[in-house]
Amino acid sequence: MPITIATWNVNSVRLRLPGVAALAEAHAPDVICLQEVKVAPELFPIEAVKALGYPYLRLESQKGYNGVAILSRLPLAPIESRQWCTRNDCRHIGALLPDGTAIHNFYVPAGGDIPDPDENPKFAHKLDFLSEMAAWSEELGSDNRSIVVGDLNVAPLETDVWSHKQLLNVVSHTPVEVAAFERVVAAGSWEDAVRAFIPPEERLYTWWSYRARDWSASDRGRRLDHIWVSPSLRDQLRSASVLRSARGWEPPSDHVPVLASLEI
DNA sequence: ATGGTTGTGCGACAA
Repeated sequence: MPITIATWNVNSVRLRLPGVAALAEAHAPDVICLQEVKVAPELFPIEAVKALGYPYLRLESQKGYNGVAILSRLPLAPIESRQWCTRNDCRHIGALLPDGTAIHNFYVPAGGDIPDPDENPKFAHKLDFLSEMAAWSEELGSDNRSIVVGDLNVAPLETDVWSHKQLLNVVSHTPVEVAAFERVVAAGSWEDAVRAFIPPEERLYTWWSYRARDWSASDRGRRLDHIWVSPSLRDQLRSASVLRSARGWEPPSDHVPVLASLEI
């Protein structure tokens, strides 16, 4: 059965409902994973997403900050949430598809402005979170079918940022973060579903700052949003894409949806 | 170097 999975940091699900509808209409993903839903769980627009054709929901959210959700056309079985960095800050949610494939949706801490864990506790939290993801990936093992998606807040490749040199000391592309990110990838033998179709030589971004006068003209983007699959799903991948045009939707998120299709 | 914008929710704080 072919299945399409989308991941999108919406920066408020309530403001981005028209965008979620546009995504559903244009690409008909079977599963939509959202980050930064920024809403108290009781205020999540459940009926609106049901009306878009997504009757199954897994939600881990709180008022104001963070929050992740999985919307699905297919039934979802819950995967027990665990604690990350001894906090309950709604950065991960998991679900099982009917065939047993696990989907894990992450919102990795952004890390603040100063790329020094001693000076900046937010950066320390980000590195700790990535370390825990590596340990978790190891525990998960590689003989099950798993998919990791989300806003991982790291742009690992030189072509994942508009200027490798100018971003070497900017949080999201520092060598220490990229190394931590690569340890997660190695621990789970994760396959980068997007780079499997869009060659690493090609520049590719999923986020453009709100602060640019003209995001498209300056095009100073970063690839912060990712879809990974376990080795057992590598040969099942069929396509992947980044919905750059969504950055122009009104009102825009600063992130755009990333999609992957596979045969499960 | 600095400042630029958006979101939550109504004051900062996070990104």
